[in-house]
Amino acid sequence: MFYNFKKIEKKWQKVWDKEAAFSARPSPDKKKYYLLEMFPYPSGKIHMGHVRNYTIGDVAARFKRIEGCNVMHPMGFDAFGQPAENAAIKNKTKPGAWTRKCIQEMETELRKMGFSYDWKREVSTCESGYYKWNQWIFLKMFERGLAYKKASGVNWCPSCQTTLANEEVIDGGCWRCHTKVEQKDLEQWYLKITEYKERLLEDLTQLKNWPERVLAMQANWIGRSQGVEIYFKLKDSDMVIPVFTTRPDTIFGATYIVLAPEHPLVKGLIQGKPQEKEVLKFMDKVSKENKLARASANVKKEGIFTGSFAVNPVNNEVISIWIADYVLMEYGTGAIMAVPTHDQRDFLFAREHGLSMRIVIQSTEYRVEKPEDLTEAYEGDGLQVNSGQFDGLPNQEAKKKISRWMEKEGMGKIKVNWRLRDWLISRQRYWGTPIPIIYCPQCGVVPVPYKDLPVKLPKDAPFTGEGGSPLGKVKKFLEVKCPKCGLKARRETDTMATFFDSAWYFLRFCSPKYQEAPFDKKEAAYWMPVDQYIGGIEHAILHLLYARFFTKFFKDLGLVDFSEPFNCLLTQGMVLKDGEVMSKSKGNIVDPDSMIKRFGADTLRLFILFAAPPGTELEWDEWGLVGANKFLNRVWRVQENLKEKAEPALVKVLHKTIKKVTEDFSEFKFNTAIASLMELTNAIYQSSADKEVFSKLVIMLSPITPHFSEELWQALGNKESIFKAEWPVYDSKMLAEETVTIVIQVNGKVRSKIDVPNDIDEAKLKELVLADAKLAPWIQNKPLKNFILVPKKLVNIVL
RNA sequence: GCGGGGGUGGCGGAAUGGCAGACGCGCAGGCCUCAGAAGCCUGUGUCGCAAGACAUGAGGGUUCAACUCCCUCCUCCCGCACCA
Repeated sequence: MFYNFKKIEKKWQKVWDKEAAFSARPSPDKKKYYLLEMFPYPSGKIHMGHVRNYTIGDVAARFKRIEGCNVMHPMGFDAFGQPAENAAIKNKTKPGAWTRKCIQEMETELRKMGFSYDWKREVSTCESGYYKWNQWIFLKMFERGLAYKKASGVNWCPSCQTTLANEEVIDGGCWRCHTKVEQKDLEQWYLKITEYKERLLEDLTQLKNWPERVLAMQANWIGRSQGVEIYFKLKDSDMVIPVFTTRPDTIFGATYIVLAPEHPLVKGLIQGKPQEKEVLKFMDKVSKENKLARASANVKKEGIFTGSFAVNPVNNEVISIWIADYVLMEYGTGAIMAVPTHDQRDFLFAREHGLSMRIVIQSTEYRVEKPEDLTEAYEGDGLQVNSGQFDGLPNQEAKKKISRWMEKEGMGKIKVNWRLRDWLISRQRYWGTPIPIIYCPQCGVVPVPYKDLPVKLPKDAPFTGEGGSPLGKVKKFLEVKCPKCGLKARRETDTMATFFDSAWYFLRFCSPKYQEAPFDKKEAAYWMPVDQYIGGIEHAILHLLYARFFTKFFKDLGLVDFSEPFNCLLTQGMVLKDGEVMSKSKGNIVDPDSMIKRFGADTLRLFILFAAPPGTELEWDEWGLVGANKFLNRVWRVQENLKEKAEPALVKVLHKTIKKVTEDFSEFKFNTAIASLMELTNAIYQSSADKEVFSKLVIMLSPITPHFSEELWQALGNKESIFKAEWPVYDSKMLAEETVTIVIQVNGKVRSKIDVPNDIDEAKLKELVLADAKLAPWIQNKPLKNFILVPKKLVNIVL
């Protein structure tokens, strides 16, 4: 007998839909539980990654619901973005029409998986009812100086014809199309995320239930480093060059200074010097170099002497000033003090150019007398030498003392440097939220008044893929009266990066139709923060950092009273096939829809949870799917053979299973939960289940295989949905065994096992163990040295 | 280089100081069957006829007892990276 998954799945999906079975509203007497999975970009088809992500989430949602929580489990679409525009160019359609069609198709596929979403809360970021609030948030930020426009060198993707945030540049390429990113000088809109850098870093410690690696990646990205900004005066002028260092303990070993080629002081330094021409040539050469090539480590460090000299403030030594490509303008002050003996980069550069070196830190393990004896820089800890009054101190201690001393003497300033840059959000594309700004010849940059929101995207824009943003070609959109003075003005034609949209969608789900603000404060106060967030590791930096930033901003606006949006985070592993990530380009995609057709959604859900724990990679295995299906059919057949009363031994197994499954579900250990449900099923096959045992098995399966379980539940004579049933509770009395098996080891090796009464006392047990005939050859007549007893488990006889 | 996570049968994986390999896939054998890519049952780490020995990337240590804790090393994956 096979169960008819096609019929069953369709039937229950219809019922749940009709009854809006999973819609959630605040309730005072139940514990709220907000479960969220990262919403998808509506490409039109779901892939296995979605299936895995949403299955994990759905099982958790259904489990929490049946455990008695008030669960909110919404779904929506991250619907703005470039693919829609590319499709429009290619297929001569409109991005809006294309996107809405994709959303519909995708929704159909999600419904086929039986996910228990509250579809009444569905949001789509491309609808003006949503992006109006993007504009509202932008204006609030603009008012507070957190959204600003500036001209600077930006990352430019020549293929997508748009700018990219730092976070969107992966290995020097565009995150979307992998095209090599170029540098371009443009005036662009930024969000001042750096204003929140301290809080973004500090609050990471609050996130106890986030994976270690995500926390590490975020901390790394924010990149706080503590050090000193040291002022180097020029030898023959009052000009000062500030440098940043995290190693003030090595200042006495600084034997030259290096500036980035783009450093603004360079021109003044070389003016009139014999080196001027050469240096200019070098600067020109470096500026033409690809940033990626320049950044790739271990390339030869090229540089040139400027002809100028500076003075080391701690010892008044006159040192030469260089420029070199290994110093970056973007970090610190764009200038460094070089300590070749204690920094490998400086060491290589100094050797290349014959610059002098001085050892200022001696390892306590070995001594190097002369810098010429060094084969590489010594970057470890040790004792200060050649460092004036600091000689003999451990360098870590000297670091603090020198910092304070320099600050007191006015030679420098203790400073913290950050890696995090402001977030570039403007995109020269059509399919995104219009930035609500007007440029007036008289008033300058004028924000669109709140009452005029939303600034709607014009429906008909030309999509050619050439000649800049399509919005710039729509007169009706472009030409506008200045809201301040009424003069003819021009709208901003850039749109917002889509990461803006997803930085707060979890709040919109709390009140998706709310008209007064991005979200209803009261609803958000009830549902937020998200109790469990689930999504891919690829969002570890971008999306999660932006969402944290927005939440803190909302807190500052007084809209929420928490500062972190996601309490627990689960990053699910990738789905692989033949050891490689499933991807279109590799041609190793398995289409979920075809699997649903062959095996049913329940089988697919079961397999994907059973094959690996949620956090690790999952190797696709069609045989595994067959096995999952086999198991369900095995459970299905149990109903044909129910007894009046189950054997006590089976009831015991049931209670053990309840305990294990309940614990495993709470910890997202679905693979082992399923294993124990399989064991219970095997035990049923060894004897026979009664209605009670079988009902409980079916309930425990219901979060994983909802349609299948609902059908069996009904067949058992229940009128109400299985999701209104009660989660089984185990009886700890049932777990207690009358006899236990004691493993007997001799010198740590298992030699025998005996069954003894559960409540046996120690002396009696010892007597029984030592009388065990099987042990005789091992014990012989050797004296007993030790007798280790682990109650109810094991003894170890040490001879 | 820095940071994070791994390495266990033919395969996915289980066990976080106490019987290594639960559960499943695959494979082998049996039963049932006109038939089986169905179902049910049994077996399945390696060597060995067996007793037993060996076995969780390698080596060392702590312990009565180590996949689990500590040290050294190898190796794979991911993130950041000339960040001063």
